[in-house]
Amino acid sequence: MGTRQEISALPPEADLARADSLAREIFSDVANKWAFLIIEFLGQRTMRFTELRNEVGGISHKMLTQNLRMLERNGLVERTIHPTVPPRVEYTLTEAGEGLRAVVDGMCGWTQRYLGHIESSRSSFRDPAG
Amino acid sequence: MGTRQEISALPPEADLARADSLAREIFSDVANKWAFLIIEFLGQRTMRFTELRNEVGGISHKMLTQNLRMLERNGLVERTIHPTVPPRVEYTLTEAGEGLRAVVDGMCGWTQRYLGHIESSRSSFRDPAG
DNA sequence: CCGAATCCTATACGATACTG
DNA sequence: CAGTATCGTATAGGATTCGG
Repeated sequence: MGTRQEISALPPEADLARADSLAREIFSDVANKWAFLIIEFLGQRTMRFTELRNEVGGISHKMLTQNLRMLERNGLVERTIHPTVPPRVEYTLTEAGEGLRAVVDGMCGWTQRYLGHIESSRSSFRDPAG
Repeated sequence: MGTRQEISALPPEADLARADSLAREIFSDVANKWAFLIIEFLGQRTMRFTELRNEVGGISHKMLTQNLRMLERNGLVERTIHPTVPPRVEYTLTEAGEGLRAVVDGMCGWTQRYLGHIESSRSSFRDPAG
């Protein structure tokens, strides 16, 4: 009992409330800036490494590699190696990755909608510490 | 021209594609583990500092303070100080914060739905580096 | 072209101690 | 109780170099 496979009547967010350790681990992995940007851009189409790097912009070679490995490990991204010279490696979202993409899209929409609010909140904010 | 206030016919995610620097900055601030967890739990109800710390779990005093300041600066969280002894400080989501909460809820749902997929992908994953 | 390894710096983060 | 400051360590992250 208490396994992931149980069918639960609780709302999705209750899982975090129950301090589910795997769910939290996934949050830690996936809820970060680079992962979100990668998911967002890969959602547009399959891309090669360098192409993706250019699209995301501002990400180092190393960070892109690390994040792609992490996303691959979690089954959100699939890596296809074409054994040509020079090698051609393509990255695609899996079904799970597409599901996350919907979430990221939601965040993009949210950002758009509240951009003005956030901007004005920032300019009027005074840190209590001074 | 080119300001935030323009009405755009493009889909929300196109903003990131245009490398909008403010939108990216917001992504960097908000798309992180602690911010998401805080938003998620604060969405359930208004809470005091220590109460929230217990709910989130595993977050240090310092990190909670830092993230709450950041969320306040961006107008996602409102801080109310009751001038009593000892001080009572309550945190609540703003309307923008509630909007983001919907996104985080979406991610909780996604996590639930793909937990099994992720778990099995993890166990079969072999790092190409060995 | 893609990726691993190395080196180095900046920041994240935790622990602790102090203030109103 | 809530917050700040300071210190120490760990990890994130960039630049570069080498290899398949």
